[in-house]
Amino acid sequence: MAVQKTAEPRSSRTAQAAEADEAATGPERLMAAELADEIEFLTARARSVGSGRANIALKELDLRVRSYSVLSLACSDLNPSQRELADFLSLDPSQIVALVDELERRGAVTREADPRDRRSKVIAATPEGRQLYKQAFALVRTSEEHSLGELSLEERGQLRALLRRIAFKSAD
Amino acid sequence: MAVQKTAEPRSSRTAQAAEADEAATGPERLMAAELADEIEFLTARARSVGSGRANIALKELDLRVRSYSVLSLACSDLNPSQRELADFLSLDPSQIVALVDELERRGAVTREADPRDRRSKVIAATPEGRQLYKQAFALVRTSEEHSLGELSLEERGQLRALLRRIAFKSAD
DNA sequence: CGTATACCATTGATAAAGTCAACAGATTTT
DNA sequence: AAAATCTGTTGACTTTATCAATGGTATACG
Repeated sequence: MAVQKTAEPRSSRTAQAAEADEAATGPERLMAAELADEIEFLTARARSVGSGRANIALKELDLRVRSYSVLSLACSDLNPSQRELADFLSLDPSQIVALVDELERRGAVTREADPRDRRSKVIAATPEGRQLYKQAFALVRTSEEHSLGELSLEERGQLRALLRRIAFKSAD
Repeated sequence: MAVQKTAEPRSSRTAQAAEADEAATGPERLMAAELADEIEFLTARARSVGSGRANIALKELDLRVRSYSVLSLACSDLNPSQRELADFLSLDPSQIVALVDELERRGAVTREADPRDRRSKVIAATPEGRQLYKQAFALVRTSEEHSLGELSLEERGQLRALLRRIAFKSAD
């Protein structure tokens, strides 16, 4: 269950030597290991390759998956507060501060005082932010398509439903 | 698609105020957002809560998910090299060095020279390492059970199969 | 053969992400 | 109104991630 790396592994796989020796040294010989059956390991690896690809794709907009997520929620017309963003994205509030700082500096989002609770600040997207999100979404879309390419629409629906249940378990 | 945090969010959710105002301020109000439908976001969040819990559980053995993963593969009798570990776990080779260093220092694994290729080193578990893995596996098991609790065995099978396909796409 | 090229483990530098404690201002509780 | 709690923020500090460079091996190939 490790799998944290977020960028593309620079694997090469030139070596087809030592393959006819006694065990097929395939690229993923270790899939036979017990670990490869653990759902949480597979989840970790899936997200690693996925967000790795997405980060590369987003680089041309000078965004990362994290800032994209914040921007996306800011564009959602749900008027999220920073605390809500932190909870939803499983990030520390202080990390949200940095992310919003940068998006705000770029003119993509604004911090607006919440009339109901002057402690909290709701994050809203500017027109420029929405325009940026549009482009970013397209890139992420393509990247995701690349990652999920083999899955049918139905399978994607299944996967989404299953993941939602483990990603948003109410109390525990 | 952010969701990197690996430890337990210290959420509180006392506030049931402002709920009868105009929008139900539920814990996960933002699930209505577009982002919440993205499989890669859900994957990221699922792994975040999962590995967060697992890390807490493993703390009593002074292990983390990363070192557990290495230990697990070392116990697999597949004699993985460090390079294979890096590829499989999506970690940089230099990170593997550090992980193996620590496990070796604890006497859980050993680096053995590969007779076929003296560049690479095969990681093998010691008896103590296997003993440690046994305990760790039990902890991870419980933790995972906690995370996947709502899913039936059949659903877990589906999820595993789907994840495997996106986690191990051959070439791209 | 011998030399160029690629590979593995390792080190070290640097950037990014995660964790935690503390604080000011605002709100809720009692 | 005092105590307790919450929100965003800052700052310190640890862990991960990324990347370049190196010494010892191995492979390719002329």
